[in-house]
Amino acid sequence: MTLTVLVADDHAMLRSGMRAIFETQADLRCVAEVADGRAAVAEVARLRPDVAVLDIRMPKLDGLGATEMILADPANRTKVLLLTTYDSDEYVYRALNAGASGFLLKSLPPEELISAVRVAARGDALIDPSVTQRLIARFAVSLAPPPMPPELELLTAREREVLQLVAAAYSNAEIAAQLHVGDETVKTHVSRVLAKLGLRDRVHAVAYAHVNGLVQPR
Amino acid sequence: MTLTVLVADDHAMLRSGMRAIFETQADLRCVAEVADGRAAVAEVARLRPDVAVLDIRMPKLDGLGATEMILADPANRTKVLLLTTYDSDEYVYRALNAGASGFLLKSLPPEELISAVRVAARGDALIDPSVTQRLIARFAVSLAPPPMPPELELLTAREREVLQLVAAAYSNAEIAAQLHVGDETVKTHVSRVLAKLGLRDRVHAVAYAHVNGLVQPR
DNA sequence: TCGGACGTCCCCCGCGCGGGGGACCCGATT
DNA sequence: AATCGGGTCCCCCGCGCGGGGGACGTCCGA
Repeated sequence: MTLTVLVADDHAMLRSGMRAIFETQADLRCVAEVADGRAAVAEVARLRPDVAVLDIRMPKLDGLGATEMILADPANRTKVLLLTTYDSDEYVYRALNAGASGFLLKSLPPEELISAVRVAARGDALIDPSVTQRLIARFAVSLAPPPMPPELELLTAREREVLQLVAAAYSNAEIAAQLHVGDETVKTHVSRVLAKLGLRDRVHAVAYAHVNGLVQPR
Repeated sequence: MTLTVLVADDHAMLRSGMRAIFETQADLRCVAEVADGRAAVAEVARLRPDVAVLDIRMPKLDGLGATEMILADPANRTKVLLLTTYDSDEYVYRALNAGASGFLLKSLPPEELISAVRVAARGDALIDPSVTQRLIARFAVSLAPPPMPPELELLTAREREVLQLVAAAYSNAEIAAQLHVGDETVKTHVSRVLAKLGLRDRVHAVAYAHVNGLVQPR
Protein backbone atom coordinates (compact mmCIF):
# COMPACT_ATOMS: atom_id res chain seq x y z
CA MET A 1 0.00 0.00 0.00
CA THR A 2 1.72 3.13 -1.19
CA LEU A 3 1.11 6.53 0.39
CA THR A 4 0.56 9.59 -1.76
CA VAL A 5 1.95 12.91 -0.64
CA LEU A 6 1.41 16.51 -1.69
CA VAL A 7 4.14 19.05 -1.02
CA ALA A 8 3.40 22.75 -0.72
CA ASP A 9 6.14 25.32 -0.30
CA ASP A 10 6.98 28.52 -2.08
CA HIS A 11 10.64 27.57 -2.41
CA ALA A 12 11.22 25.30 -5.39
CA MET A 13 14.43 24.01 -3.87
CA LEU A 14 12.69 22.85 -0.72
CA ARG A 15 9.98 21.19 -2.74
CA SER A 16 12.39 19.17 -4.79
CA GLY A 17 14.36 18.40 -1.66
CA MET A 18 11.35 16.87 -0.04
CA ARG A 19 10.41 15.03 -3.20
CA ALA A 20 13.88 13.55 -3.25
CA ILE A 21 13.52 12.49 0.34
CA PHE A 22 10.23 10.76 -0.33
CA GLU A 23 11.56 9.08 -3.45
CA THR A 24 14.04 7.15 -1.36
CA GLN A 25 11.06 5.26 0.01
CA ALA A 26 9.37 2.67 -2.16
CA ASP A 27 6.00 3.15 -0.50
CA LEU A 28 5.85 6.94 -0.73
CA ARG A 29 4.85 8.85 -3.82
CA CYS A 30 4.98 12.59 -4.17
CA VAL A 31 1.99 13.22 -6.42
CA ALA A 32 2.02 16.99 -6.47
CA GLU A 33 4.18 20.02 -5.78
CA VAL A 34 2.52 23.39 -5.38
CA ALA A 35 3.86 26.81 -4.46
CA ASP A 36 0.97 28.44 -2.61
CA GLY A 37 -1.92 27.67 -0.29
CA ARG A 38 -4.74 28.08 -2.77
CA ALA A 39 -3.10 25.64 -5.15
CA ALA A 40 -2.62 23.26 -2.25
CA VAL A 41 -6.31 23.32 -1.39
CA ALA A 42 -7.26 22.79 -5.02
CA GLU A 43 -4.83 19.95 -5.61
CA VAL A 44 -5.78 18.21 -2.41
CA ALA A 45 -9.41 18.32 -3.45
CA ARG A 46 -8.50 16.93 -6.87
CA LEU A 47 -5.89 14.30 -6.03
CA ARG A 48 -6.94 13.44 -2.49
CA PRO A 49 -3.46 12.49 -1.34
CA ASP A 50 -2.99 10.64 1.93
CA VAL A 51 -0.86 13.37 3.39
CA ALA A 52 -0.28 17.03 2.57
CA VAL A 53 2.94 18.63 3.76
CA LEU A 54 2.36 22.38 3.94
CA ASP A 55 4.72 25.20 4.66
CA ILE A 56 3.24 27.78 6.98
CA ARG A 57 4.47 30.79 5.07
CA MET A 58 3.10 30.70 1.56
CA PRO A 59 1.73 33.26 -0.89
CA LYS A 60 -1.99 33.83 -1.45
CA LEU A 61 -3.07 31.55 1.39
CA ASP A 62 -0.81 30.49 4.20
CA GLY A 63 -0.46 26.98 5.48
CA LEU A 64 -2.81 27.55 8.37
CA GLY A 65 -5.59 28.86 6.19
CA ALA A 66 -5.04 26.03 3.75
CA THR A 67 -5.17 23.53 6.61
CA GLU A 68 -8.44 24.94 7.81
CA MET A 69 -9.97 24.81 4.35
CA ILE A 70 -8.77 21.29 3.70
CA LEU A 71 -9.95 19.90 6.99
CA ALA A 72 -13.21 21.78 6.91
CA ASP A 73 -14.27 19.76 3.87
CA PRO A 74 -15.44 16.37 5.13
CA ALA A 75 -14.90 14.91 1.66
CA ASN A 76 -11.17 15.21 2.23
CA ARG A 77 -9.44 12.45 4.13
CA THR A 78 -6.05 14.02 3.63
CA LYS A 79 -3.95 14.42 6.75
CA VAL A 80 -2.07 17.68 7.08
CA LEU A 81 1.49 18.11 8.27
CA LEU A 82 2.59 21.68 8.84
CA LEU A 83 6.18 22.78 8.42
CA THR A 84 7.66 25.97 9.67
CA THR A 85 11.09 27.50 9.92
CA TYR A 86 10.63 29.15 13.27
CA ASP A 87 8.11 27.95 15.78
CA SER A 88 5.61 30.44 17.02
CA ASP A 89 2.98 29.73 19.61
CA GLU A 90 0.05 31.27 17.82
CA TYR A 91 0.77 29.17 14.77
CA VAL A 92 0.70 26.04 16.82
CA TYR A 93 -2.60 26.71 18.50
CA ARG A 94 -4.28 27.65 15.26
CA ALA A 95 -2.83 24.58 13.57
CA LEU A 96 -4.01 22.26 16.29
CA ASN A 97 -7.41 23.84 16.41
CA ALA A 98 -7.75 23.31 12.70
CA GLY A 99 -6.96 19.67 13.32
CA ALA A 100 -3.52 19.33 11.78
CA SER A 101 -1.86 15.96 12.27
CA GLY A 102 1.57 17.40 12.75
CA PHE A 103 3.51 20.53 13.50
CA LEU A 104 7.16 20.22 12.57
CA LEU A 105 10.19 22.41 12.17
CA LYS A 106 12.12 22.45 8.92
CA SER A 107 15.21 21.49 10.85
CA LEU A 108 13.69 18.02 11.04
CA PRO A 109 16.04 15.25 9.84
CA PRO A 110 14.87 13.67 6.55
CA GLU A 111 14.24 10.24 8.06
CA GLU A 112 11.96 11.81 10.66
CA LEU A 113 10.03 13.62 7.98
CA ILE A 114 9.45 10.27 6.34
CA SER A 115 8.39 8.77 9.62
CA ALA A 116 6.10 11.72 10.23
CA VAL A 117 4.29 11.12 6.97
CA ARG A 118 3.69 7.51 7.90
CA VAL A 119 2.50 8.49 11.36
CA ALA A 120 0.07 11.01 9.95
CA ALA A 121 -1.19 8.59 7.34
CA ARG A 122 -2.18 6.06 9.97
CA GLY A 123 -4.18 8.69 11.82
CA ASP A 124 -1.75 9.56 14.57
CA ALA A 125 -0.18 12.91 15.15
CA LEU A 126 3.14 14.34 16.14
CA ILE A 127 4.52 17.64 17.24
CA ASP A 128 8.05 18.88 17.24
CA PRO A 129 9.60 18.37 20.69
CA SER A 130 10.56 22.00 21.10
CA VAL A 131 6.93 22.94 20.58
CA THR A 132 5.56 20.08 22.66
CA GLN A 133 7.30 21.48 25.70
CA ARG A 134 5.40 24.73 25.58
CA LEU A 135 2.25 22.97 24.52
CA ILE A 136 2.34 20.90 27.67
CA ALA A 137 2.77 23.99 29.77
CA ARG A 138 -0.13 25.67 28.07
CA PHE A 139 -2.24 22.56 28.26
CA ALA A 140 -1.55 22.20 31.93
CA VAL A 141 -2.67 25.71 32.74
CA SER A 142 -5.70 25.30 30.54
CA LEU A 143 -6.73 22.36 32.69
CA ALA A 144 -5.55 23.78 35.96
CA PRO A 145 -8.29 25.20 38.13
CA PRO A 146 -8.29 29.00 38.18
CA PRO A 147 -6.53 30.37 41.25
CA MET A 148 -8.84 30.58 44.22
CA PRO A 149 -9.45 34.22 45.06
CA PRO A 150 -8.06 35.00 48.51
CA GLU A 151 -11.36 36.27 49.89
CA LEU A 152 -12.58 32.70 49.70
CA GLU A 153 -10.38 32.03 52.70
CA LEU A 154 -12.74 34.14 54.72
CA LEU A 155 -15.45 31.56 54.29
CA THR A 156 -15.84 28.63 56.64
CA ALA A 157 -16.06 25.15 55.16
CA ARG A 158 -19.79 25.12 55.65
CA GLU A 159 -20.18 28.44 53.94
CA ARG A 160 -18.17 27.28 50.94
CA GLU A 161 -20.37 24.23 50.79
CA VAL A 162 -23.47 26.38 50.74
CA LEU A 163 -21.91 28.62 48.12
CA GLN A 164 -21.36 25.64 45.86
CA LEU A 165 -25.03 24.75 46.13
CA VAL A 166 -26.12 28.32 45.57
CA ALA A 167 -23.93 28.33 42.47
CA ALA A 168 -25.74 25.23 41.28
CA ALA A 169 -28.92 27.33 41.37
CA TYR A 170 -30.52 25.58 44.30
CA SER A 171 -33.03 27.54 46.36
CA ASN A 172 -32.53 27.97 50.06
CA ALA A 173 -35.15 25.32 50.77
CA GLU A 174 -33.47 22.83 48.45
CA ILE A 175 -30.11 23.46 50.03
CA ALA A 176 -31.63 22.99 53.47
CA ALA A 177 -33.05 19.64 52.39
CA GLN A 178 -29.73 18.49 50.94
CA LEU A 179 -27.81 19.48 54.04
CA HIS A 180 -30.50 18.21 56.44
CA VAL A 181 -30.78 21.51 58.24
CA GLY A 182 -33.48 24.13 58.60
CA ASP A 183 -33.91 26.71 55.87
CA GLU A 184 -33.33 29.50 58.37
CA THR A 185 -29.87 28.07 58.84
CA VAL A 186 -29.24 28.17 55.13
CA LYS A 187 -30.39 31.76 55.01
CA THR A 188 -27.86 32.59 57.69
CA HIS A 189 -25.06 30.92 55.76
CA VAL A 190 -26.00 32.59 52.52
CA SER A 191 -26.18 35.97 54.21
CA ARG A 192 -22.73 35.48 55.69
CA VAL A 193 -21.31 34.40 52.33
CA LEU A 194 -22.75 37.45 50.62
CA ALA A 195 -21.43 39.74 53.33
CA LYS A 196 -17.95 38.23 53.38
CA LEU A 197 -17.59 38.26 49.62
CA GLY A 198 -19.20 41.64 49.18
CA LEU A 199 -21.90 40.32 46.91
CA ARG A 200 -25.31 41.86 46.59
CA ASP A 201 -27.50 38.80 46.25
CA ARG A 202 -27.43 35.11 45.33
CA VAL A 203 -27.44 35.98 41.65
CA HIS A 204 -24.08 37.68 42.05
CA ALA A 205 -22.95 34.69 44.07
CA VAL A 206 -23.77 32.34 41.21
CA ALA A 207 -21.87 34.48 38.72
CA TYR A 208 -18.96 34.86 41.13
CA ALA A 209 -18.72 31.13 41.70
CA HIS A 210 -18.74 30.39 38.00
CA VAL A 211 -16.16 32.97 37.02
CA ASN A 212 -13.87 31.79 39.76
CA GLY A 213 -14.14 28.18 38.72
CA LEU A 214 -15.85 26.92 41.83
CA VAL A 215 -18.28 24.96 39.75
CA GLN A 216 -16.40 23.90 36.63
CA PRO A 217 -16.02 20.18 37.49
CA ARG A 218 -19.17 19.56 35.45
CA MET B 1 28.94 15.81 28.27
CA THR B 2 27.37 12.56 29.36
CA LEU B 3 23.74 12.27 30.37
CA THR B 4 22.77 10.32 33.47
CA VAL B 5 19.60 8.30 33.45
CA LEU B 6 17.50 6.62 36.14
CA VAL B 7 15.28 3.72 35.16
CA ALA B 8 12.22 2.77 37.20
CA ASP B 9 10.15 -0.27 36.38
CA ASP B 10 8.90 -3.17 38.45
CA HIS B 11 10.02 -5.71 35.85
CA ALA B 12 13.70 -6.53 36.21
CA MET B 13 13.88 -7.68 32.62
CA LEU B 14 12.62 -4.40 31.28
CA ARG B 15 15.06 -2.50 33.47
CA SER B 16 18.04 -4.40 32.21
CA GLY B 17 16.72 -4.13 28.69
CA MET B 18 16.67 -0.37 28.93
CA ARG B 19 20.07 -0.30 30.57
CA ALA B 20 21.41 -2.33 27.68
CA ILE B 21 19.88 0.09 25.22
CA PHE B 22 21.45 3.08 26.93
CA GLU B 23 24.82 1.35 27.18
CA THR B 24 25.07 1.29 23.41
CA GLN B 25 25.47 5.04 23.62
CA ALA B 26 28.74 6.46 24.78
CA ASP B 27 27.15 9.61 26.18
CA LEU B 28 24.40 7.92 28.20
CA ARG B 29 24.91 6.41 31.62
CA CYS B 30 22.26 4.49 33.50
CA VAL B 31 23.09 5.47 37.07
CA ALA B 32 20.25 3.72 38.86
CA GLU B 33 17.61 1.05 38.48
CA VAL B 34 14.70 1.00 40.88
CA ALA B 35 11.56 -1.12 41.10
CA ASP B 36 8.98 1.22 42.58
CA GLY B 37 7.91 4.84 42.68
CA ARG B 38 9.07 5.66 46.18
CA ALA B 39 12.56 4.40 45.43
CA ALA B 40 12.52 6.44 42.23
CA VAL B 41 11.72 9.63 44.10
CA ALA B 42 14.42 8.92 46.67
CA GLU B 43 17.11 8.06 44.13
CA VAL B 44 16.30 11.05 41.98
CA ALA B 45 16.72 13.29 45.00
CA ARG B 46 20.02 11.61 45.83
CA LEU B 47 21.62 11.18 42.41
CA ARG B 48 19.91 14.00 40.53
CA PRO B 49 20.09 12.30 37.14
CA ASP B 50 19.41 14.29 33.99
CA VAL B 51 16.49 12.11 33.03
CA ALA B 52 14.26 9.67 34.87
CA VAL B 53 12.43 7.06 32.86
CA LEU B 54 9.44 5.90 34.88
CA ASP B 55 6.93 3.18 34.24
CA ILE B 56 3.39 4.25 35.02
CA ARG B 57 2.41 1.07 36.82
CA MET B 58 4.70 0.52 39.77
CA PRO B 59 4.24 -0.71 43.32
CA LYS B 60 4.00 1.62 46.32
CA LEU B 61 3.82 4.78 44.24
CA ASP B 62 2.92 4.82 40.58
CA GLY B 63 4.80 6.71 37.91
CA LEU B 64 2.37 9.59 37.95
CA GLY B 65 2.65 10.11 41.67
CA ALA B 66 6.42 9.85 41.45
CA THR B 67 6.45 12.40 38.64
CA GLU B 68 4.42 14.81 40.67
CA MET B 69 6.69 14.43 43.68
CA ILE B 70 9.86 14.78 41.64
CA LEU B 71 8.72 17.84 39.74
CA ALA B 72 7.17 19.46 42.78
CA ASP B 73 10.62 19.74 44.34
CA PRO B 74 12.35 22.72 42.75
CA ALA B 75 15.71 21.37 43.82
CA ASN B 76 15.32 18.64 41.22
CA ARG B 77 16.29 19.42 37.68
CA THR B 78 15.58 15.91 36.52
CA LYS B 79 13.35 15.58 33.47
CA VAL B 80 10.76 12.85 33.61
CA LEU B 81 9.83 10.49 30.80
CA LEU B 82 6.79 8.33 31.44
CA LEU B 83 6.42 4.90 29.89
CA THR B 84 3.25 2.92 29.70
CA THR B 85 2.10 -0.27 28.05
CA TYR B 86 -1.35 0.90 27.10
CA ASP B 87 -2.18 4.53 26.68
CA SER B 88 -5.00 5.88 28.70
CA ASP B 89 -6.27 9.41 28.50
CA GLU B 90 -6.45 10.10 32.19
CA TYR B 91 -2.82 9.11 32.58
CA VAL B 92 -1.77 11.52 29.88
CA TYR B 93 -3.56 14.49 31.33
CA ARG B 94 -2.23 13.86 34.81
CA ALA B 95 1.26 13.37 33.44
CA LEU B 96 1.20 16.57 31.44
CA ASN B 97 -0.26 18.50 34.32
CA ALA B 98 2.54 17.28 36.51
CA GLY B 99 4.94 18.60 33.90
CA ALA B 100 6.38 15.39 32.47
CA SER B 101 8.72 15.85 29.53
CA GLY B 102 7.47 12.81 27.71
CA PHE B 103 4.70 10.30 27.49
CA LEU B 104 5.73 7.22 25.55
CA LEU B 105 4.46 3.73 24.87
CA LYS B 106 6.64 0.75 25.62
CA SER B 107 6.29 -0.32 22.02
CA LEU B 108 8.74 2.47 21.25
CA PRO B 109 11.74 1.36 19.17
CA PRO B 110 15.01 1.43 21.16
CA GLU B 111 16.62 4.12 19.06
CA GLU B 112 13.62 6.39 19.67
CA LEU B 113 13.88 5.83 23.40
CA ILE B 114 17.47 7.00 23.18
CA SER B 115 16.45 9.99 21.15
CA ALA B 116 13.66 10.72 23.65
CA VAL B 117 16.15 10.84 26.51
CA ARG B 118 18.27 13.34 24.62
CA VAL B 119 15.23 15.44 23.76
CA ALA B 120 14.10 15.50 27.37
CA ALA B 121 17.58 16.33 28.61
CA ARG B 122 17.75 19.44 26.47
CA GLY B 123 14.44 20.65 27.88
CA ASP B 124 12.13 19.70 25.07
CA ALA B 125 9.27 17.27 25.28
CA LEU B 126 7.70 14.59 23.19
CA ILE B 127 4.54 12.58 23.21
CA ASP B 128 3.76 9.33 21.51
CA PRO B 129 1.99 10.02 18.20
CA SER B 130 -1.01 7.86 19.06
CA VAL B 131 -1.53 9.95 22.14
CA THR B 132 -0.78 13.24 20.43
CA GLN B 133 -3.70 12.69 18.11
CA ARG B 134 -6.20 12.63 20.96
CA LEU B 135 -4.35 15.35 22.79
CA ILE B 136 -4.81 17.65 19.84
CA ALA B 137 -8.49 16.86 19.72
CA ARG B 138 -8.84 17.54 23.40
CA PHE B 139 -6.78 20.68 23.16
CA ALA B 140 -8.87 21.94 20.31
CA VAL B 141 -12.13 21.46 22.16
CA SER B 142 -10.63 23.01 25.26
CA LEU B 143 -10.04 26.14 23.24
CA ALA B 144 -13.16 25.95 21.13
CA PRO B 145 -16.29 27.68 22.31
CA PRO B 146 -18.80 25.19 23.74
CA PRO B 147 -21.50 24.30 21.24
CA MET B 148 -24.53 26.53 21.48
CA PRO B 149 -27.45 24.49 22.80
CA PRO B 150 -30.20 24.33 20.18
CA GLU B 151 -32.86 25.74 22.47
CA LEU B 152 -31.00 29.04 22.26
CA GLU B 153 -32.36 29.31 18.74
CA LEU B 154 -35.78 29.82 20.26
CA LEU B 155 -34.67 33.13 21.68
CA THR B 156 -34.90 36.36 19.73
CA ALA B 157 -31.82 38.53 19.46
CA ARG B 158 -33.17 40.86 22.09
CA GLU B 159 -33.86 38.01 24.46
CA ARG B 160 -30.34 36.64 24.07
CA GLU B 161 -29.04 40.12 24.78
CA VAL B 162 -31.09 40.28 27.96
CA LEU B 163 -29.94 36.80 28.93
CA GLN B 164 -26.33 37.91 28.65
CA LEU B 165 -26.99 40.75 31.04
CA VAL B 166 -28.91 38.56 33.43
CA ALA B 167 -25.94 36.19 33.37
CA ALA B 168 -23.72 39.11 34.32
CA ALA B 169 -25.83 39.40 37.46
CA TYR B 170 -27.52 42.65 36.54
CA SER B 171 -30.90 43.37 38.08
CA ASN B 172 -33.90 44.08 35.90
CA ALA B 173 -33.61 47.78 36.64
CA GLU B 174 -29.93 47.84 35.68
CA ILE B 175 -30.63 46.01 32.46
CA ALA B 176 -33.40 48.44 31.68
CA ALA B 177 -31.01 51.34 32.17
CA GLN B 178 -28.35 49.77 29.95
CA LEU B 179 -30.81 49.03 27.18
CA HIS B 180 -32.63 52.36 27.55
CA VAL B 181 -36.02 50.74 27.98
CA GLY B 182 -38.51 50.47 30.82
CA ASP B 183 -38.00 47.86 33.48
CA GLU B 184 -41.37 46.34 32.71
CA THR B 185 -40.01 45.57 29.28
CA VAL B 186 -37.03 43.82 30.77
CA LYS B 187 -39.32 41.78 32.97
CA THR B 188 -41.20 40.65 29.89
CA HIS B 189 -38.00 39.62 28.13
CA VAL B 190 -36.72 37.79 31.15
CA SER B 191 -40.01 35.97 31.59
CA ARG B 192 -39.95 34.86 27.97
CA VAL B 193 -36.36 33.68 28.25
CA LEU B 194 -37.16 31.63 31.32
CA ALA B 195 -40.24 30.14 29.68
CA LYS B 196 -38.46 29.29 26.44
CA LEU B 197 -35.46 27.73 28.14
CA GLY B 198 -37.53 25.99 30.78
CA LEU B 199 -35.72 27.73 33.63
CA ARG B 200 -37.27 28.43 37.00
CA ASP B 201 -35.82 31.83 37.79
CA ARG B 202 -32.98 34.19 36.94
CA VAL B 203 -30.64 32.25 39.18
CA HIS B 204 -31.01 29.21 36.97
CA ALA B 205 -30.57 31.47 33.98
CA VAL B 206 -27.22 32.68 35.30
CA ALA B 207 -26.02 29.14 35.88
CA TYR B 208 -27.32 28.03 32.49
CA ALA B 209 -25.55 30.86 30.70
CA HIS B 210 -22.26 30.16 32.40
CA VAL B 211 -22.38 26.43 31.88
CA ASN B 212 -23.15 26.92 28.21
CA GLY B 213 -20.35 29.39 27.71
CA LEU B 214 -22.51 32.40 26.90
CA VAL B 215 -20.42 34.55 29.16
CA GLN B 216 -16.88 33.25 28.87
CA PRO B 217 -15.39 36.12 26.81
CA ARG B 218 -14.62 37.93 30.04
C1' DT C 1 -12.55 29.37 83.11
C1' DC C 2 -13.87 32.42 79.82
C1' DG C 3 -14.26 33.95 75.61
C1' DG C 4 -14.69 33.43 70.44
C1' DA C 5 -15.68 30.99 66.25
C1' DC C 6 -18.95 28.15 64.28
C1' DG C 7 -23.25 26.01 63.24
C1' DT C 8 -27.90 25.85 64.15
C1' DC C 9 -32.61 27.94 64.59
C1' DC C 10 -36.14 31.81 65.07
C1' DC C 11 -38.81 36.48 64.14
C1' DC C 12 -40.06 40.64 61.34
C1' DC C 13 -39.90 43.57 57.46
C1' DG C 14 -39.24 45.36 52.79
C1' DC C 15 -38.47 44.48 48.09
C1' DG C 16 -37.15 42.40 43.82
C1' DC C 17 -38.82 39.02 41.13
C1' DG C 18 -41.81 36.08 38.26
C1' DG C 19 -46.59 34.73 36.62
C1' DG C 20 -51.08 36.20 35.29
C1' DG C 21 -53.42 39.19 32.67
C1' DG C 22 -53.73 43.17 28.82
C1' DA C 23 -52.32 46.86 25.58
C1' DC C 24 -49.96 49.42 21.68
C1' DC C 25 -46.80 50.02 17.62
C1' DC C 26 -44.26 48.48 13.81
C1' DG C 27 -42.52 45.79 9.89
C1' DA C 28 -42.89 41.74 7.19
C1' DT C 29 -45.62 38.24 5.47
C1' DT C 30 -49.96 36.56 3.46
C1' DA D 1 -56.40 44.45 4.23
C1' DA D 2 -55.56 41.22 7.59
C1' DT D 3 -52.25 38.74 10.20
C1' DC D 4 -48.36 37.70 12.97
C1' DG D 5 -43.96 38.11 15.48
C1' DG D 6 -41.26 41.08 17.99
C1' DG D 7 -40.51 44.90 21.04
C1' DT D 8 -42.36 48.02 24.23
C1' DC D 9 -45.11 49.33 28.42
C1' DC D 10 -48.61 48.67 32.28
C1' DC D 11 -51.38 46.43 36.28
C1' DC D 12 -51.89 43.11 40.34
C1' DC D 13 -50.52 39.39 43.27
C1' DG D 14 -47.77 36.02 45.83
C1' DC D 15 -43.40 34.51 47.31
C1' DG D 16 -38.58 33.83 47.83
C1' DC D 17 -35.01 36.35 49.33
C1' DG D 18 -31.86 39.24 52.13
C1' DG D 19 -31.03 42.42 56.18
C1' DG D 20 -32.02 43.54 60.87
C1' DG D 21 -32.29 41.72 65.12
C1' DG D 22 -31.61 37.56 68.84
C1' DA D 23 -30.80 32.87 70.87
C1' DC D 24 -28.52 28.41 72.04
C1' DG D 25 -25.24 24.70 71.81
C1' DT D 26 -20.36 22.84 70.93
C1' DC D 27 -15.63 22.97 70.57
C1' DC D 28 -11.21 24.96 71.04
C1' DG D 29 -7.61 27.90 72.43
C1' DA D 30 -6.15 31.60 75.53
